[in-house]
Amino acid sequence: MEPAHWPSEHSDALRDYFLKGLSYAEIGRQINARFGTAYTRNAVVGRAKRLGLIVQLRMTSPSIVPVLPSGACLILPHRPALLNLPPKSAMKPAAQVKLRCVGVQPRLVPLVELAAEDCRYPYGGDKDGEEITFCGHPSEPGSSYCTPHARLTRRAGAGSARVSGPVVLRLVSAA
DNA sequence: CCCTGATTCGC
DNA sequence: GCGAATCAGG
Repeated sequence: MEPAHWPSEHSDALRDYFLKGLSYAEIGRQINARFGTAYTRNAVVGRAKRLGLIVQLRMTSPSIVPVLPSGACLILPHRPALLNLPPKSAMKPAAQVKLRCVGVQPRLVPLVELAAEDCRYPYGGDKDGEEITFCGHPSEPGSSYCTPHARLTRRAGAGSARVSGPVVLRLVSAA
């Protein structure tokens, strides 16, 4: 691999998503989908930390607290506006998982024709201003996605190690 | 069971 | 510096 370091684009995307409040796993999926990379959430969190985005509270010894000696620090001169980061785990939506191959034939239903029970897995969203269409397959009850897409959003590689299992090939004696 | 965040450790 | 492995919590 040529770049052992993250391209600025990736880091920028990472920052954007991070500041946007997406979870690490989602950030990873977003970046992977957009750039065709394969970052894991570990990679994302690791990069984010090294990048300086993650601010960890330093738990110092209970006795020696670096806090100001006297109670001088009571009045805050000014409130640093609200550059606020909403608590990371406070939000969840807005995270559309990009698409990749899933082995299904999307009906590519336009938004206007999308039924309530149709799978809302977006197609064409990562391209350009092209109309976004959707998978349109019957989605599972309680989910916005059909079975294959719902699974795709969770774990891509899970199916890899899924070879041995319930399905056992039966050898049929050929005449 | 699934998911997530966060740290550690080897490369 | 990178990311997988690992730990820990929901």
